[in-house]
Amino acid sequence: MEKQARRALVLQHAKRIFARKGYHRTNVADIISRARIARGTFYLYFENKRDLFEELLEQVLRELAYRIQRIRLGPDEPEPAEQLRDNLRRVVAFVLNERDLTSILMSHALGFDPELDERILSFYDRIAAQIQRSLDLGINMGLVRQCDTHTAAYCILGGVKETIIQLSRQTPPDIDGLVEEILRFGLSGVARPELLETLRANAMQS
Amino acid sequence: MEKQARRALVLQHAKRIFARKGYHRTNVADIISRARIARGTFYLYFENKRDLFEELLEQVLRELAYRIQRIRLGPDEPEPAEQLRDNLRRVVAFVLNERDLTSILMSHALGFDPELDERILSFYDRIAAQIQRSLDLGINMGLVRQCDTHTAAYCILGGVKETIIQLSRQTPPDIDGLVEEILRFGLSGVARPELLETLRANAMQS
Amino acid sequence: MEKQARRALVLQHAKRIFARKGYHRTNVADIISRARIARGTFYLYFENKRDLFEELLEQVLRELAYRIQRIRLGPDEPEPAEQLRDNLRRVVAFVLNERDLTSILMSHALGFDPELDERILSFYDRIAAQIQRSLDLGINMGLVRQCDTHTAAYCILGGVKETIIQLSRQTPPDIDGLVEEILRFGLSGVARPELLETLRANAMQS
Amino acid sequence: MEKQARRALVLQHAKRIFARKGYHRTNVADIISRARIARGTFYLYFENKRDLFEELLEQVLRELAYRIQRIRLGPDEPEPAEQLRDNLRRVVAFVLNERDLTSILMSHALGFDPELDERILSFYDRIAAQIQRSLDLGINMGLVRQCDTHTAAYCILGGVKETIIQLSRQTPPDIDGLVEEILRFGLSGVARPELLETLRANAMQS
DNA sequence: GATGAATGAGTCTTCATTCAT
DNA sequence: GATGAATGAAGACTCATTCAT
Repeated sequence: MEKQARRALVLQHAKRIFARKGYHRTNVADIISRARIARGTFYLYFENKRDLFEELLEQVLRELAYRIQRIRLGPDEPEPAEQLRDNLRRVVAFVLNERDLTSILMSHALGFDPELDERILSFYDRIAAQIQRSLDLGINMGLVRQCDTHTAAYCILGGVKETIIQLSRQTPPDIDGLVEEILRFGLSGVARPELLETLRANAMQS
Repeated sequence: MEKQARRALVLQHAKRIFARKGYHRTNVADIISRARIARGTFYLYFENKRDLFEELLEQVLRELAYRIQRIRLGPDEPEPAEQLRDNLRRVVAFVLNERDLTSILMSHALGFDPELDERILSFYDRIAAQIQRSLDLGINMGLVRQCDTHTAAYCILGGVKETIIQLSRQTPPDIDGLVEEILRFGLSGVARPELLETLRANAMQS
Repeated sequence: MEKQARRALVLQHAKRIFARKGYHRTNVADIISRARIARGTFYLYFENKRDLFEELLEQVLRELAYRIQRIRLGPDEPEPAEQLRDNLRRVVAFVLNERDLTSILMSHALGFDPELDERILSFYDRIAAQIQRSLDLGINMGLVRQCDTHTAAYCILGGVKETIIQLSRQTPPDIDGLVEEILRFGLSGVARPELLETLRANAMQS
Repeated sequence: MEKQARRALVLQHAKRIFARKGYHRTNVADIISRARIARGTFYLYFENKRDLFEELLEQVLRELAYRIQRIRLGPDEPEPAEQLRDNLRRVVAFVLNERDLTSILMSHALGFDPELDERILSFYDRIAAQIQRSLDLGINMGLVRQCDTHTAAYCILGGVKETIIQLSRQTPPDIDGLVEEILRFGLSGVARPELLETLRANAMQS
């Protein structure tokens, strides 16, 4: 497994450099000098520079997908809201632990080429679909209000993505508090509950 | 003004190509062949390739900023919620009209280099700050519930950004309906109002 | 036509270097330093190194084919043997004038890759077919003895090719004499005519 | 002798691959994967890639030289023409048995580098010299007509080489017949014997 | 102003060979 | 003897930018 270890080492270094400089401004020379391997050795472990980049991208997508679990119903399962909270906590923890991977996904992967774009967009689509299913379920259970769950799902996804971007810029002091705030925002929005009726009525008129 | 017209033409073509292929996969050759100008002429109008790209980026940021206006209070001003709705409508309309510019911002600008990244992030920061100010104002006016307006602002920003990404992929049939859904999501979240109390109580315990 | 002239210049230099060192031992660096052009300029005129090589190869094949004309019959045409002699003279003159091109064909082109091999072999096949047609014609006219014209054609081709190889190594003093000797060899072989009957009889028995 | 056997195995595989792809398009990786030996093992048996190639080349030259024997005179020896026939038969048989070796010599060896070129050309020179000696002898014995035996020797050599090239492309149905045709061509050329006088007379005039 | 030929630094990738195990 | 991971020199090609016309 010595081989795998060395390969992993190269991935570590490349991850860091890609995160800081992006794909195009990163040379193979940068990577091999950091990893202290010879040029040929690089191509022993990876087909080419792009291959290495893709592997890192796959890694983030896989790790994120793994941390976002669908809402499970059942007598022994935690409350849905609790499961949501756990998902969010796991994602936030991952982002804080793997800032470089996160940065690769959020800053450097989109717009790379049509193939990778497709992979990333369909990843987000899967997440959104999962959120939407949960919302639909919530409506059936009487937990979620009637709404366009498709739109709501992408709004939630967007909120989480934006939060991740901010997290990768700086660590907030109170992470649990942040998670609570996001959940509360998603659940009840920003309006004072008492006024919601009024607002809705106004919207009807316009 | 012949010169300005020709310059604008090049910008038009470049916009389209950058949107489709991104900065690095777009050659100066691509641009000049589309714009039907000579190689040297390109450098008569633009400092260099990056300069042209920056100009397009500035253009989107400027246009977007122009469409997002701060909430004004006063006897002759529309309701705050109405002003929000107008902002969102203007942004959505712009995105649909300028898909290429939007794509440049959303897919190809971030991760370009530290300087541009900074410009984009601070643009979003300004938007978020504006949202946050509006929320603070709302709290003072008794329209918005007590919450961490900083976090809420970024959630709202994220939701809008995600919506924009989805809009640039395909045009939805009912744009006004979409705007309403987003507003409603931001104002009242997804939970059934009747249950909010319960949820809040649970959250306190954990 | 300045452009064509410069291109031709590069071809000249490349021709010389390829002839001396072959394709693989010749770098683009060799060519551009001889031609005193920049690296990029090279790729302005040629797709790539191979492209340039192919062009030179096409050039030899074309020039040779042009110098080998089919035997024409008619009252105003020279004797067939005279036409043969003219073909051979033209080929020999070309080889002596274009030693480098000849060397490229004879020493460096075969075995390059399946595609070029095919082009060269089919060139020789066409020449052989032309010789064979002439021989068949000669039989009909009573000038050529009954024989397997296919085999004879390739023997003649081989003799000429070998002669070309030797010519490209060193110039013989008496070129016309050489041409005569080759013709005589092709026409009457090496055996003393008086003995041919005997030899043929012997062959029958074995 | 285990070592010699393994070495021979590598040579076998390399022969095949060199014949198909030539020296430059053949990697050491190709050879060792076919021969199922490790990379380092290759260099245990051969100095380097070129060394292996040279060895195969030497092999084909040696085998061919061995099959081309000089014309022996004497009461117990076969007729000279018979000895010629035997030489040709042996060469043809070898070529058909060792297509790969033949292909290496005919397609991939010339133009390799000055040293190998010299070795190959001097091999052919030796063959040509041997033919020329036989022709000179034949003139003395009254079997061969007066001619420039140097030129004739290279014509004969060329005819045989071309035949070999064609043989390596496809096996003809009647090999003995082919050998006879080549011999007859070399001995009596293509012209009808009755006309030779006339032709010669015409040539004198021009 | 407009042109486009020329430039050359920059980069990826290949592959024969070595050497520690 | 055998292995195969590691090496790094070598080489092809790209492309943003310049500048003489």
